Amino acid sequence: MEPEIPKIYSPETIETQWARQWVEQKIYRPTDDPSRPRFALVIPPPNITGSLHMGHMLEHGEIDILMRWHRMKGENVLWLPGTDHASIATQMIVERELGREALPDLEPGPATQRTWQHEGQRRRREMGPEKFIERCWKWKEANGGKIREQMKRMGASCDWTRDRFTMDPAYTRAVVEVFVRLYDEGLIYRGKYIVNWCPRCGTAVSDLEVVHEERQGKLWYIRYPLEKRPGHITVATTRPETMLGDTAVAVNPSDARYRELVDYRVELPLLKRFIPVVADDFVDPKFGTGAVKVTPAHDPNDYEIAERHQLPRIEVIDEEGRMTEEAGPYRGLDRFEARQAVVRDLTAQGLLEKIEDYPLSVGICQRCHSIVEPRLSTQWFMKMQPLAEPARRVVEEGRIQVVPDQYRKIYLDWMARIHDWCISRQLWWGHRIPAWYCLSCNAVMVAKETPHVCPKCGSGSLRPETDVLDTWFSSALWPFATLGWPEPTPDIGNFYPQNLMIMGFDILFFWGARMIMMGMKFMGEVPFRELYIHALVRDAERQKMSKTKGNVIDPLEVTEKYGTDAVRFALAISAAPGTDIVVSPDKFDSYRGFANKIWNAARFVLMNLRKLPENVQHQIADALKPMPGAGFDPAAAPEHLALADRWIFSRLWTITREINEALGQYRFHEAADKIYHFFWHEFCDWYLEWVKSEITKTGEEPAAPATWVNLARVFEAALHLLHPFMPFITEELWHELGRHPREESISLAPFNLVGERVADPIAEKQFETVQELIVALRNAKAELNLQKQKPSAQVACDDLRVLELFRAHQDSIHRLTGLQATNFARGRMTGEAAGVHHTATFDLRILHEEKLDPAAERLRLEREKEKLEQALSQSQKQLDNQGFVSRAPRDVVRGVERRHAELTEHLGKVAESLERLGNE
RNA sequence: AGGCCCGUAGCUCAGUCUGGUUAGAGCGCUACCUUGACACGGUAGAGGUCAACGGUUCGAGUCCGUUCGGGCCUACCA
Repeated sequence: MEPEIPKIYSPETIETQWARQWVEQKIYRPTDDPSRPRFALVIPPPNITGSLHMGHMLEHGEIDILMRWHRMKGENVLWLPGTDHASIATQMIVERELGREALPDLEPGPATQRTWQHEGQRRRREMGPEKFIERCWKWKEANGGKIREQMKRMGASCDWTRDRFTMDPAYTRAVVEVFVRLYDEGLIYRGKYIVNWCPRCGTAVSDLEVVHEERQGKLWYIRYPLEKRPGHITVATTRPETMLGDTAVAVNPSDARYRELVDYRVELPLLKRFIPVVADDFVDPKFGTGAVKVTPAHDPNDYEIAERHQLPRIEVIDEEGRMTEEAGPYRGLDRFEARQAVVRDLTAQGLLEKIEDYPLSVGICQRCHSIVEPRLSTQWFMKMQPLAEPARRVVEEGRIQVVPDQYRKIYLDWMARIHDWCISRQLWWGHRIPAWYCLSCNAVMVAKETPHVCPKCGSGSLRPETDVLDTWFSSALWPFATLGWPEPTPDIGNFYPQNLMIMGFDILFFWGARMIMMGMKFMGEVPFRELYIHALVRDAERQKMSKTKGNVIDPLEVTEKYGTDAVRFALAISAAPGTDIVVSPDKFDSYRGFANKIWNAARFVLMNLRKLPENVQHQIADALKPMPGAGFDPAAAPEHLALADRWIFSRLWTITREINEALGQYRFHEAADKIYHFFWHEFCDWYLEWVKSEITKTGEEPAAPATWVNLARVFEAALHLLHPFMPFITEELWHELGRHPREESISLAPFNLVGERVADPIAEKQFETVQELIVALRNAKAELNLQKQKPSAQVACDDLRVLELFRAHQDSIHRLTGLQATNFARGRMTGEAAGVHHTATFDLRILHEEKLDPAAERLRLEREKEKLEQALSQSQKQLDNQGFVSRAPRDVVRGVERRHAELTEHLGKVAESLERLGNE
């Protein structure tokens, strides 16, 4: 901070400086101290294709809050960072870039994106795998570190010396190891099955990569003529073009309408093939016509029917979504053109019975939004049941805690219904599947090292597999592969399992579930003990943020504008578990205001501190310096504590406890709210205002050092509590306030600075009573419109101890209310009733020139009386209720009784005043 | 088709798990205060049948059920 402290906090310079220093000094490496409990978390690795978005900002913000909190609690903390190669996403981006280089003059836009993609795909095939993969690496070097740099700027307290990438050589060894072991155990197999095929991407994708979308479709009713006899069976279909691959018509065996046709044949229109009618339980007699066309090569259900009835499988759609030779006259047509042609021809032949509107859910490729084609294809699969069972059990038994709890059930449901996972992709960028094929005997070899001869026939001509693995295969190993597995590294012993994993719900099955499976399989232990599912970030219209919708708030832009601390705080205070987060510039702005508030509180303290004689400043610094790790205990030196000190320490103690509790349960919003409220509305509004006159005293009679020490202690403690949420401003002010050397960091200091014996309910109660008086006086003054003046007042109170309390603090009361003098009297307020205000404990009146309108006064008191009567009748009702008195907990009953007594007292006074007013 | 979540102030949301005195916050609004930390501020206010109905309970925003409205996820019925 410069000698001239600016009035308005500007984060830019401060944030960039500290961000750089934290990384350079490597202060976020875990220690070697074995006595400390450790807290480890590996980052959900962002894709190298990405740049930071609000979701990352929230995720990293939440993680960082927890990491800093645990570190400050003295734990040995590891936050391991890294990135994911994102096989399919990266390949698409690099293709698009190739396309853009080839066609640089197009206007950017969605259509152009598609053109570039298409052109890029073509150019990729021209280049061949080797050159293309080289290109991907280049792209990774240039862009893959973007998020890392952004994270550093955001102050993420990662151990950057342990940064990992899913295609690091060591990581790749882990991937191969896992693949080979699973294959050897029969948990990975290769086979020809129906898979989700994206004709645009040219690869198989897993069930999870297919998103379902409701679309308005049609149900076409098609007549299949019976063989050698008149009549027909009508089938209903949403995809008429697939009829070209039909190999049967299926009906339910119990369906009387069709019973006699089972095992007969029908003629497949257009192709004039004859296909059998089979009976299968799968068919629902109530749907459509009760007869289903069976297309084994292009529908997973039909595939199963075909298995049961040994039907042939005819592929009529190829890998690019075009009709094959088998489609006869339709060969070469795109699948949707073929649909139109088929419908047209059926209509012409009078075989189309009717068309109905029918809403259907279509499978869309998660990456490119093309309609996915179920297609028969030879792929690699992972058997899920044996792997899923232990992974399901550890969650069910609570060895992994899922937070919030609602996600536990969703996880368990999903795990119970899990299907085998198609892990091979017809892509080039990724981990190549470690398999080879013998060209002479077709044997399949899976091995860690490249084989040179076929073990079966001894042939030396082997062809390596070209498919790569689904990205999520390698991510599933993240919790242990990042620690050096399969080598027996010390990190594995130290940091597996991790304490916590944080992720969004959207990747719970893609990633979370699979990490648990692989962890159990290869480490024999859960990968993490808790799994916290964070919220989704939405915009002001509750829309999910996405680039295609164009509603993204760029974190870099807003952090530049409002400061990282403000954005982090805004996200944290909005992050109630299990609910989505709506962000808007307004929110960031208001927490920028909070940063500014903190800044100005510090400015106030520092400006006055520096006016003190050097020796006093040193005295204060010395009192603060040996800040004991165990916490400061004001009860040890009560003689130095005024009422306000005791109150603020007690409050500090309370919120420290509450924040610890909230963070322990991932209730970020609660923790943030507590510190916000404490700092602004208790520390600034009351405590600073209270001690203001003391510490602004200059010249011969400066404030007692004790006042300063207490103030500095509370401020420092508040900075510590704030630090996990707002790392930058707290680091800066901590150095200024405590004169800490530059190389030290608040992030390595204790979180909790108050000791155990600080809760002081008596002080809290007394201070609250004084606050009550101050608010009442301000209120009365405001009602009379006397804000600009400094009138005097009268206060009357029955309770001698309260009265003494008021008298003892009358200077502060005057300053905080803007009153000149107050007459404090024992008893009740007598005499003229106009302008008298009552509470249960005291009466007050502002002295002023103007004559009050008795009618208005009566109205005021009558309204008050009415409110009191209402409240009183309610408490009366409760106390009259035998059930309540006998069954409610004693302190609740006592509370109502106390309130009832207060109301009675208050009401009595108001009624009395009203009466006197009537007599005037 | 099944499951989950949400409905609280003009707006955005806490509070519901664990029922208990007077339901909170931010933004916005009104009045006053340009007071030597901060006008990105302060003080004092206005604003709520807690979606509706029923139940459990001495007591329900909170627990249970039903309905209405909104959102999301999972699913192989052509």
